[in-house]
Amino acid sequence: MILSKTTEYALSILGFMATRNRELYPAEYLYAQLKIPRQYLRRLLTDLTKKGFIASTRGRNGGFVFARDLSTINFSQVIDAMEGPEAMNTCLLGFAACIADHPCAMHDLWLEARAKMVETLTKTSLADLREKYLKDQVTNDK
Amino acid sequence: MILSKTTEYALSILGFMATRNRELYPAEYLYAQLKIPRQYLRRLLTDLTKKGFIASTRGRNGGFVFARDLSTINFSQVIDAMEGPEAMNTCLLGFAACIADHPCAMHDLWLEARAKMVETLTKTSLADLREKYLKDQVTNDK
DNA sequence: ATAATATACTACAAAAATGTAGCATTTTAT
DNA sequence: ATAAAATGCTACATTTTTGTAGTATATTAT
Repeated sequence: MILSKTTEYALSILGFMATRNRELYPAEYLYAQLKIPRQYLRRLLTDLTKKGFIASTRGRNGGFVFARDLSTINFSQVIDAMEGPEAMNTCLLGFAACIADHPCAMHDLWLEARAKMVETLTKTSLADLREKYLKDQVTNDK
Repeated sequence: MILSKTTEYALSILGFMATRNRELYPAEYLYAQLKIPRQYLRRLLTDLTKKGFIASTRGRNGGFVFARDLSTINFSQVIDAMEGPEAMNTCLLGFAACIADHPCAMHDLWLEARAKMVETLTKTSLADLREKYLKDQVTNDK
């Protein structure tokens, strides 16, 4: 499972915005591009605004823009914001077998495996994503 | 999020059974030990039986035993069986930004990060878990 | 001013995951 | 034979996640 649909949506939205060249992204435009259910998308955009990743302007010519530099937003931050910071921190074997006894045997291995994934997600910013995307595009168009 | 509660339960059950010295594990005993909701636990045990990890015997003196050698059951197999084989294989940025265009820029990084985790989960069997558990126990008791 | 085009909010609906209850069936000790 | 102790099964209940509808509010072009 790894990520909830909601978190995937959030990453999809931010990832899309980060790799295009618009200033402003109205919800309706994102809907047309991403096909995330319309009202759900709007709610997520409001959430992402409240969480400080993007900023909104209302009224005609309104829409969403990034609230801070792409280089300051990494994937772990987005995941933590959407799923809660504890989501990536539970023991693989759960409570019982782990806590009841002594730290579960799998704990170390699991921590290590997960740590590597989290590290990659932490060190990669939306700016990195954009850079990679643009480079790939040049290569493909050639 | 990473794993559903159901999958955590399954790993908890099998991990617990793998690290103790009983032959036979009746549901009621596992309930007492693991505190997984009683009826849900029973259902999971039936599922795990149908999926071939454990075998059941009914009637008095019945219960559950491993259906195959501990060394032939790894964590990936259990996760795949519980969540479906595709669960660990979706693109981080989801469909739209990824497929609509060209393979999404994040894809490679994501694949790599996840692959490491899956590798660890694949190469670790319940026999490894048991071994580690027993070793830790000796150390702790000293 | 007003209409058009945005986001914000609230309440509800549907689907999926998790949890519960109760009875049926099987086996074995007595 | 019968009671006890176990799994198997089905149907329902609750909770969480995901999705929908409609109205309120803000901004700007005309």
